[in-house]
Amino acid sequence: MKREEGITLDNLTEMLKGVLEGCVLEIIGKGETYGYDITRRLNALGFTDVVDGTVYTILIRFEKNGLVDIEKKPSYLGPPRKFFSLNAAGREELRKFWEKWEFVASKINQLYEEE
Amino acid sequence: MKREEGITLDNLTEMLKGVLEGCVLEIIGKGETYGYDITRRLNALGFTDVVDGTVYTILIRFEKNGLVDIEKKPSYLGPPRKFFSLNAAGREELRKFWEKWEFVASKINQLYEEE
DNA sequence: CGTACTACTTACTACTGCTATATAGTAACG
DNA sequence: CGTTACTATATAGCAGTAGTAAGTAGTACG
Repeated sequence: MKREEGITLDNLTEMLKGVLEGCVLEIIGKGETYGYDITRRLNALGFTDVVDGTVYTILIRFEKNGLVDIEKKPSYLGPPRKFFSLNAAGREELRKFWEKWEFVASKINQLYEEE
Repeated sequence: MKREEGITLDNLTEMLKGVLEGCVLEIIGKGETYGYDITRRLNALGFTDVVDGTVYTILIRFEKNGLVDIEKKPSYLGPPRKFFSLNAAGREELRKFWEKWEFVASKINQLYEEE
């Protein structure tokens, strides 16, 4: 009762390891936001199977590793929201993520194009 | 005493999850080959930290999941080699891998290019 | 007052790549 | 013939991340 995206891409799980975290970092980098909203944006992007629980564990990891600043604000739609924004360490981590992504992606594509 | 590739990309580990397996599948798909050779090809491609142990666990998984045909051949350079080649299931798995890669890579790049 | 949507929390599981170590065949060198 | 070096496979145990599942709680609306 989910996943009606045309093609059924089953089990992206393993391929998302390492990159999902970077995606969340990038989304926060675009402007302060909160967990529930991040989940919905990932779903809208095409990662329809990503749920709250997954995102929250990533956010808690960011907090533990000191990559984000946190501010709690009330919401008129439900419980108070925890807004996350990148600090200097977070921005540096994001930069390194894209550097790694560029490297890996280029190598994979090179392998694909070789004959 | 390793890793003199210009930039130091530390800890690609997590980002390789899910894709390293696909790379090995692709390498075998290009023509039958054996573990030690696969490792050296991955190193030559740029994944300099990938070692034998990692590749062998992937190969054993392929065998267990019935994705490969195996043939043992003597070598004049050392112990006999176990040559792997893709069977029908392996080729199908490889196809699915590239489908997933294309999907994920396009979404990640989309996220990067958004403002 | 029950349902629906918003929003966060947390304990547990599964999978994959990494580390480390062991074993062994061939060959060259002194 | 013992040592070193390169080739080659095997495997037990660890670490880290994403997924699962279940729970708590606030607001709104009929």
